[in-house]
Amino acid sequence: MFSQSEENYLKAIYSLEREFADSVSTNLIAEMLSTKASSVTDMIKKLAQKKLVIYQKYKGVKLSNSGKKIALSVIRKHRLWETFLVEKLHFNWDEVHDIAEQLEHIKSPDLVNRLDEFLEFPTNDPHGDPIPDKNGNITYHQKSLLANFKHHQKCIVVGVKDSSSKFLKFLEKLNISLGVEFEIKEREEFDGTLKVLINGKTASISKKVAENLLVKTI
Amino acid sequence: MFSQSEENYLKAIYSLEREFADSVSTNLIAEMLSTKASSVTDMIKKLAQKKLVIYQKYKGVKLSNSGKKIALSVIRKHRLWETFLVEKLHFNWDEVHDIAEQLEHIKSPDLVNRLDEFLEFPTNDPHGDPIPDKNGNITYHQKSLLANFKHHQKCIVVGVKDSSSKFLKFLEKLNISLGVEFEIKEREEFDGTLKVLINGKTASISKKVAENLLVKTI
DNA sequence: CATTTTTTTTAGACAAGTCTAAAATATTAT
DNA sequence: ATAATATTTTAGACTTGTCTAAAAAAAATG
Ligand SMILES: [Mn+2]
Ligand SMILES: [Mn+2]
Ligand SMILES: [Mn+2]
Ligand SMILES: [Mn+2]
Repeated sequence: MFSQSEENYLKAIYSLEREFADSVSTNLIAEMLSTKASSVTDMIKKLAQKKLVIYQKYKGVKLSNSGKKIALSVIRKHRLWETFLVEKLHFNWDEVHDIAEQLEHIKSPDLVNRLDEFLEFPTNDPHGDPIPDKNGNITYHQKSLLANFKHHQKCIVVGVKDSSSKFLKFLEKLNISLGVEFEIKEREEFDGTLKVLINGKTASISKKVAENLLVKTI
Repeated sequence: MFSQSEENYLKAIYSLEREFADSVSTNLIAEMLSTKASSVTDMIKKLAQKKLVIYQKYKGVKLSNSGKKIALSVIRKHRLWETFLVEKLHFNWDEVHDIAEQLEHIKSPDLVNRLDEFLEFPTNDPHGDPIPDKNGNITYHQKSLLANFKHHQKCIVVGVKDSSSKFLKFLEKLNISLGVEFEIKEREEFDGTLKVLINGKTASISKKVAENLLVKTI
């Protein structure tokens, strides 16, 4: 079995690989985990010895197949627990991440799969992120940043890029949540603000918000 | 906040105080936690510094009020999670202890109480043990070891002393579980075996089993 | 391409929690 | 009460994961 720390590194490397390059740098990992580059190097060496990552000095790191498998199983647990917390315990979507950070490290061959069944096999977590299945298969749907859209598109909110409590709370104030539909009416060229139509009412979405909202056209 | 290790020590001291004396010895704790006496001394010192236990060199240790409060909160979490695993995820009562040992350390001001509500405020865990309420109040009901009974008593199974998977699995083979009623017909003086009547059928319960079964007379 | 800057690694230290072996204290037996 | 035995504590070591400061390597700059 792997330590919480090892699991957190694998998870971090996984998402950095996805968001950026094939090979992930020491500093990027350090920043994501709020730790120091030297600590990252230490841990990377350990992970490389266990064949969970492929590592060449000064050349960055990438997950091996077994490393990716572990990362995905941790992500699966994280997202299933988040779903549980929201669906069953009625937490708000901005309250669950930190708790899931802890729950994702619970070790039990059975627990996750029973939880999955109890939740009736959800495909997405409360933030719209896809949940890997028990074999580690994960399906990424096409999601576009609202900021990249031009005029007169109808879209539906399917995810958030920033899933910090701060951002999520702000979205709520704007009455925006997963599944909300709206139409883009106009983009203000000066500051990138979008005028949109939500539930028949006009609203204004700042560029910063639009850069963190994932939508699908309808 | 306290580390998992600290919480485990407090929990161990709590149950040893209850089962044995007011003051708990180093060796007892070591045995309960499968660790060495020297490690226990080290940890006890740390707990004493944090005022969680009262400690005098060579004289054993006992929980302070704040130590007891923490122990009870961990026990509360353990038993609520066990209840969740059995009631909601349909685990068997012999499969949940080890998972709950992990879940009991999850830190969240809210989580336990929401779980409690979700489970509709259970008073006992799947092994019959009482669940402390959110203020740390716990009610111990009178439970007697079956081994201490004489003849012709009617009783109901309300708990187990040994809650290891091995014992619980064996009980199932004997069709004994929480809530089962039976009548003691005879005690064999030679080896302490009890002849009992369960659901109209005669059965035989060994002394060793009787010494780990908690019952209430009816 | 040589120099400066940035990134990464190494060296050495530290805290938490554990261990073994030895010393100190307490308990039990004679 | 003394000696033998058992329990508890101390001393010193080890592992994991972290840190700071310095060295090494890579990348950027002129
Ligand atoms: Mn999350
Ligand atoms: Mn999420
Ligand atoms: Mn248990
Ligand atoms: Mn229990």
